[in-house]
Amino acid sequence: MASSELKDKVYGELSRITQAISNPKRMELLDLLSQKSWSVEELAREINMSVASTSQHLQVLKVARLVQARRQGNFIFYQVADDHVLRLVSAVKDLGFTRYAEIDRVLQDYNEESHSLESITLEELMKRSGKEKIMLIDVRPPDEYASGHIRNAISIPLPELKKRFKDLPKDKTIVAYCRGPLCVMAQEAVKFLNSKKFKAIRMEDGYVDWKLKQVS
Amino acid sequence: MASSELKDKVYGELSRITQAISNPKRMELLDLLSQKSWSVEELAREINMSVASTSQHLQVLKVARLVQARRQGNFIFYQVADDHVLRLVSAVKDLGFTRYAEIDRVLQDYNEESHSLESITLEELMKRSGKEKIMLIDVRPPDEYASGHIRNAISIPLPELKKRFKDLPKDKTIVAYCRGPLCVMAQEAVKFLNSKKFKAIRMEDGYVDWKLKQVS
DNA sequence: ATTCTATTCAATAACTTAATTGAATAGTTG
DNA sequence: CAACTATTCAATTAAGTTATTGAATAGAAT
Repeated sequence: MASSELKDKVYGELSRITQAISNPKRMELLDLLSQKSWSVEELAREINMSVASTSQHLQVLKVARLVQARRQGNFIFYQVADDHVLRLVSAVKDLGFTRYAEIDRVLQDYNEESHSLESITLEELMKRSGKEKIMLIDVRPPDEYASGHIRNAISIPLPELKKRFKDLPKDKTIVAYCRGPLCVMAQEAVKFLNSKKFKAIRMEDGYVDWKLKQVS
Repeated sequence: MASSELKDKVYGELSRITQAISNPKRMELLDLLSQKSWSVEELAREINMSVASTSQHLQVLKVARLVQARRQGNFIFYQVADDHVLRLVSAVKDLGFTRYAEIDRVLQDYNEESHSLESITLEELMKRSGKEKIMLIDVRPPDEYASGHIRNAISIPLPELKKRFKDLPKDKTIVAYCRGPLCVMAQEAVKFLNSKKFKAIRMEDGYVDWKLKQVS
């Protein structure tokens, strides 16, 4: 085989990956799958698409070996294949968020308040949690917490916050996180807690960001 | 704007990136551009494609803001926009190499000897260079060395090795690197040096891998 | 065994992407 | 400023991608 054929073969294989993530709906699927396993039906509802189309997109991701399927009862649950996939999705999002002012503008328009809320990054959290009293709460749905969460975070799903906020300490800073910057749950939690005179701040990074920092 | 429109907008923007890298030739271009700036003509020759087609691919990458163009004399030189792009390309390659046995097989078929050569990783190099006497040589063309190289590496382009090998020390381990695992230059260098009774080994990681480890 | 249900498959039509060609352009060089 | 040259543009054709629909399937549940 000539050298150019060799290169074509290699980049052809690599483009099986990039081809698979080239579609907006498939990026959305991968982003959802980064949090937990989902059935096809759930995913279809979440991304606003017919079950058949969703299934086809999942097939594409499966053939590229970015996701895996397993049956559980009547349902088939999909999940990301491994951390390399998380890293790839994360690299795309990092690039996108730093690059495209459009995304930020869209998000800001959607929720003016969100940007006025105090927020910290994962790194700041790490530093500060050594020095001061901080309580980290994960406000995502319980199944997502169960399938992985930041160490020492406790689960208080957003809908439960109104019942459980009284148990929270007033002398600690409460840091709330959810799926990531695109998710509004942590923001809602912080607004609510602040209205109840807690010292609450948001962290935009999510579990996946934390997880990826652990290994390296 | 409804929440679903918002999401569509966000993932639509992200897919401008993934769409741009979805093509094998464009992946190859990005990989080349990771090493240094290239003119359209040079790139066209390297990827075996007409200048017009190459230019069109570069336009796509430029619109997605993955690369930048600047004029220099009669030529227009392209370069990657920033480190986020390097990280993205690197994430794709990492995933590809670990995932697709096909790639490895293709490479192995192409050069049986390459896999029998002793080689080390970047991390091993870092560790060992504290303890033993190691000389690191960069065997890429001089312009690539000039546009960035691993700290403390000295430049000995492969074609010059036959003239200059006599100046190399026999009491140190010589580690040679080039563009990365797909590149054969370091391998050639190691084979040559070993035949001259030097203790030479290859490192498959390249400058880009090193650079990306510096920041994080 | 039969029913039920989540998922997948197949066919289609609208749309997008890609390589090729030859012409146009913009900017440098003499 | 005229000639030159690297790059880009535009038009075309072929190939690939996507959403939609309705039918098929595979496996679990009863």
